[in-house]
Amino acid sequence: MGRNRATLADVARRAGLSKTAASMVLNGREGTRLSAEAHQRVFAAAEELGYRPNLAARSLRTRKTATIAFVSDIVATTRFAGDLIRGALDAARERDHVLLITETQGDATFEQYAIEAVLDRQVDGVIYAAMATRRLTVPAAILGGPVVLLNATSPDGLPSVVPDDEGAGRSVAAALLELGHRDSIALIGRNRLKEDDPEVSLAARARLHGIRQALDEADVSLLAECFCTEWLPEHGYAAMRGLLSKPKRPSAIICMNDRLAFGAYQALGEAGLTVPEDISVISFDDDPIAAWLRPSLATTALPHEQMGRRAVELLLDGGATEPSLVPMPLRRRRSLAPPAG
Amino acid sequence: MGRNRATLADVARRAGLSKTAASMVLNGREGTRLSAEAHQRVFAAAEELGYRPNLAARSLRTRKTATIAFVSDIVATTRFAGDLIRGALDAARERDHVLLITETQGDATFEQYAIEAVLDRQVDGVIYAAMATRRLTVPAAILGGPVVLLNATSPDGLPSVVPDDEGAGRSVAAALLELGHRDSIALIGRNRLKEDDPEVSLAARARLHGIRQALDEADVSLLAECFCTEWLPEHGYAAMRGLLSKPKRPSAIICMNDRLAFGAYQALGEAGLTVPEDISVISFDDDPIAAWLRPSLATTALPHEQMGRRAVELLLDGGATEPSLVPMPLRRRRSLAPPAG
DNA sequence: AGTGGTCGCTAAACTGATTTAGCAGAGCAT
DNA sequence: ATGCTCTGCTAAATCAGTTTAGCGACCACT
Repeated sequence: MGRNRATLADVARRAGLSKTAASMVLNGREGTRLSAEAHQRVFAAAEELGYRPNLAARSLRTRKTATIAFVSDIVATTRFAGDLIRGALDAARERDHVLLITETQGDATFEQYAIEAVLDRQVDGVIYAAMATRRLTVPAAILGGPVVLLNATSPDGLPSVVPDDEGAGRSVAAALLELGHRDSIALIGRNRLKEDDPEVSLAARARLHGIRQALDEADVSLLAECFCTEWLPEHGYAAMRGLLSKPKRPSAIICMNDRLAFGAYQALGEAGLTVPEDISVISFDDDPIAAWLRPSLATTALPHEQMGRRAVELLLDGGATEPSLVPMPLRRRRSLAPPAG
Repeated sequence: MGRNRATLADVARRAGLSKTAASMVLNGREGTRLSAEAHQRVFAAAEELGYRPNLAARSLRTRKTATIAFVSDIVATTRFAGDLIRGALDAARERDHVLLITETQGDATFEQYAIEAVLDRQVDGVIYAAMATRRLTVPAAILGGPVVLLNATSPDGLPSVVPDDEGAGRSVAAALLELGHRDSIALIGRNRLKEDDPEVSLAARARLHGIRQALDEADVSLLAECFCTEWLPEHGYAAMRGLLSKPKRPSAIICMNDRLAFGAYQALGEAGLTVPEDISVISFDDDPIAAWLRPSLATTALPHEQMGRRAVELLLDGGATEPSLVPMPLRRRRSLAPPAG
């Protein structure tokens, strides 16, 4: 790769100057007393030779690689990983940096390997990302340099970027209240494990908290709360069937994520009920299926791209130590209507 | 990052030997005449100091970086990108390499930038990936070193990895024939643009070809073929409604991808028909929604993880120049049954 | 004439590894 | 005593940049 590239020495020779002069000119050093003509000659020579500096050589001296490590637990399983990476990629490009990506798969050995691999390559900083918003402890090895946690917080008070799930909870509840839903709102997706163990999830607790807060303020209480062992469509389906078997039918459903809502839709369809005329549905995440459902599903979007971008900015520009909350925008779609009758 | 790491000189000093000796021992060079005791001392010193070589320094000399560039058009939009990357990541790790990821967003300026960025970092090779299987021409700049096309082919005869869409087409048709479906199989998702322009898609043509081939062999012909401008749920929905409005109802539907099938399910549900009792459905991609649908959707999986892995293997181990076809496994699920009556 | 300052530039050191060329000493044959 | 090979090791060059220290020429001033 990159055979016979012109070196700085080639440029200097062609410009009839020293490597020092060429280096200074190309780096735009202030305070050097090189003549305007020398500048010209160096630029011309570099241009003509198509000179590009060898970054390995440069970073050997400067200890800067213009490279950021993106270390995450799992890149593949969720559709969202791509957005996190893309946001980071964008911000990195704007700052002339590049991303070295590794995956730990939640395995200590892999993690060790991944971290050594990136440190050996002298990265300028590490973005340590989790695919589910949660609390974690970062390996000591990366604490030698800048670190930003992405979609995670840590007890060490490292800079971190997380979605504003609590705000999303408030938006969701507010959207229903606004339409006139009151005491017949049901919630699908309570989960003790997710709510109580911050190392499993921070989202569940925050969302619930936000919902409760908004409802309390309006002096409304939930009609029912369904617990689900996982947040998958089948659990949403089962929960919805459970709700429909009860005497009082809810006027609106809040699902803790879109997959649950997807399952709820299936149960509603089978029961011959229509969304939103019979029941409104709203949820969290803005998974692509949310827009594909019929009717399209109102939800609050996980701002993954924004978050990835913010992480890079925090890493390179430095920033606050308290967790940086990225707002989750409400996507108003067809699944919302005022309560029937 | 990586402040005060021990250098080779430190190790040599502690072992009471020269840098040369230390380097040779640590690299396990054959044919050196260093004593067993010298080996011991070097290993011990390296261990004690926690020595890790500075790869920037090493690659300056060796022109190897143990780093592969993964350049793709778009990482975020499809859920599959993650799998492609994960497969590549896995294979890279096994070979002690790491992935530098960049995205061109299909924009020539970004592409130029991305390629310069990775070449400046002296990567050992480039994986040039497309998110939709298609033919493309690779930028001349990367032809200086090893290149593998991923999910794409090129007119230049570069090594490439693509899914076996034609085989998938045959499997899909065979699965229906096997169940006894004959002349009332309909196809949703014909699309001239995708079929005729290899720079847009290679999948559409190959899938169609595979389906036709299997049906022809069984002397069966399609009941109907619906054209769709895009392969999104709404188009599948519309196509399915169209089919149901015709006098002869199909016994089985082949959709060109899962999103179309998702739309078709919606139309079937609205029409009060049940899958698979009234109509069987089968498709391509194995999007996560396929497993979540009720009933779960039979489909052929895009082997993205395998493909990513294969690309790295081809790049590092060298390999065939004809496109490397990765089989698409058939996922038999609940949406299949023998024709009614 | 001597001194000091500015201008325009360069030699050489330095980064941390790999690699080439070769040295000192031992053993052996002539 | 001389030459030869073999053993066990090292000095120095090299990769491609950045950075420090400083050199020679010219001018102004006392």
